[in-house]
Amino acid sequence: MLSVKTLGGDVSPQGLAPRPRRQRGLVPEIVTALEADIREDRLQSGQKLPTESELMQRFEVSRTVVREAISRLQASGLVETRHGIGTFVMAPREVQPTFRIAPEDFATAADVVSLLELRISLESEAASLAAQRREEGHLENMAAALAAFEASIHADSDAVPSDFQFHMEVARATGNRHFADLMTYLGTMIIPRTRINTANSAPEGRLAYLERVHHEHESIYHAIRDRDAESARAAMRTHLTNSRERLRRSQPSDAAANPA
Amino acid sequence: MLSVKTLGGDVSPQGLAPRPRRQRGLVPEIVTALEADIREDRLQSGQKLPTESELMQRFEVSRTVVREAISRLQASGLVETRHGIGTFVMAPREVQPTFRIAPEDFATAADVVSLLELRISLESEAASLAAQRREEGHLENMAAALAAFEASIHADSDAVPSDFQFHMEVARATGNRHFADLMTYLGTMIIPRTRINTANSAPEGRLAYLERVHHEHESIYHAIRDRDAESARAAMRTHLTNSRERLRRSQPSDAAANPA
DNA sequence: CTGTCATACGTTGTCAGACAACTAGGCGGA
DNA sequence: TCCGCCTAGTTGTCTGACAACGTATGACAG
Repeated sequence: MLSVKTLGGDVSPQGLAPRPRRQRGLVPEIVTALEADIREDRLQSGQKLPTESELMQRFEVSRTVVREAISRLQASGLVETRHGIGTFVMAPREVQPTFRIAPEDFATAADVVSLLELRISLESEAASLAAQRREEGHLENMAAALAAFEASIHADSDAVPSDFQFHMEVARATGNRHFADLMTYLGTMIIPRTRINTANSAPEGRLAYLERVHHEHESIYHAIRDRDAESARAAMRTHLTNSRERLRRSQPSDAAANPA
Repeated sequence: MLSVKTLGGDVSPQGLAPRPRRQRGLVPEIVTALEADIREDRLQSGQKLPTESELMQRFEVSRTVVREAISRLQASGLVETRHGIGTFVMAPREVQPTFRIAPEDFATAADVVSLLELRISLESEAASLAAQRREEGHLENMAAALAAFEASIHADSDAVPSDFQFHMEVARATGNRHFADLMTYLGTMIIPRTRINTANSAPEGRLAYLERVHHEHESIYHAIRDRDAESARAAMRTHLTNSRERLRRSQPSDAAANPA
């Protein structure tokens, strides 16, 4: 009765010398142990892991702890429990690879240039496809985004959202989900940060800069409206290349110094 | 003693009329409820959620269930428990958005065409950049991939890996991590599936088809080697467009019917 | 001997109560 | 005023019990 109970305590009554480490509690230990068993294939996929009673004996803990540990493995998706049967190792849920851009990739101006190159690649093609496939609805949305952008220029409010919205609409007009998906992703990553750069790094002054951007947007819009694929591609490339060059000029050759 | 105990049972003794649904057990219900509380800001970030005793009363369950529910919220990273203090809502860990392509997106030939359009967009630009920036090491790797591809043509073995390796090396030669990252991702998604299509859908026969692909690869390689950006871009576009057209011909106009 | 059905058993799900371990805050003494 | 102790509140773990669920074993009928 009093044997194992003080496992987490300081002294065990008759020199039982329980497990040395009692750092984070008992549950995490068992979770770690079982995770290792699974990862290192001592418990293979589909296999039934020991019953709760067996685990109690093996780890010398109460059923409470065992159950809590298993509960966490369930939450992690590593195992699945079936009432009255047992707990089973799940198929190592297909490592769903994803494409991610780490926040660190915005540290230097050179990083942002890299991303702009990616956007040039994507969006110039997207503009071309959009010119071939756009429907009326797309055009209307683009026009709305352009209007909102122009409004926020003179209202001195934030122009980034409508800017992004325009690019987003071009991606949607391709009719190809993947372009829109990638843009959505890039947008969520980029938008929160651009807000700083654009305002500062424009040597020509905010107003002139935004008006030029607006003009470039209109060129893209007109080409798409006229179903002129090559012009649309060229206009989008020009638009983004301008941004890239502005960035390059603003911080010529640091990059390696990691100024941020 | 017998009041709530048969909550999961069939009949409650004296018409207690317990919660009607007993679908998934009690724990998931509480987890769901608390998740909703957090997501809808009834429990704000950093705030302490009710003690286990209070939750027992609120949900009319035992402490076991409450603890198990909280345990899962911990595993999900939604809350953090501090011994002796309480459980607190964690800062909504910055939703790390990712770009993903669902496996369902390979169902129809039209889906694969969509992906090829994305590749055209990416890789034609990548080829152009690679031509401008490639170093000797890149060229060597590309040459190696080409040799491996040619070898597997005549050995009648699987040519897909060296095919992908060539494209991958072009992406690396851009010097822009993001191109390589995206290609890596696309590769892991596409490769396992293409193995089927390529062999079948080639009307000209396997050998002729692979040799043509090899020839196209060589064109790309030569342009990159000669630092001819525009030729590289065009060669890559031709290469991928050919694949796309082959696919389109193989299944002309279904797509909308969603045949899968 | 074989097929079908009911019961027993093992396993997980939930309940209840108790004590240990930890932290914060109050209270008293220096 | 400041330091230290002590207490109350909360989470962590233990114990024992019963309910719910599925499987497997055994009995019984053919």
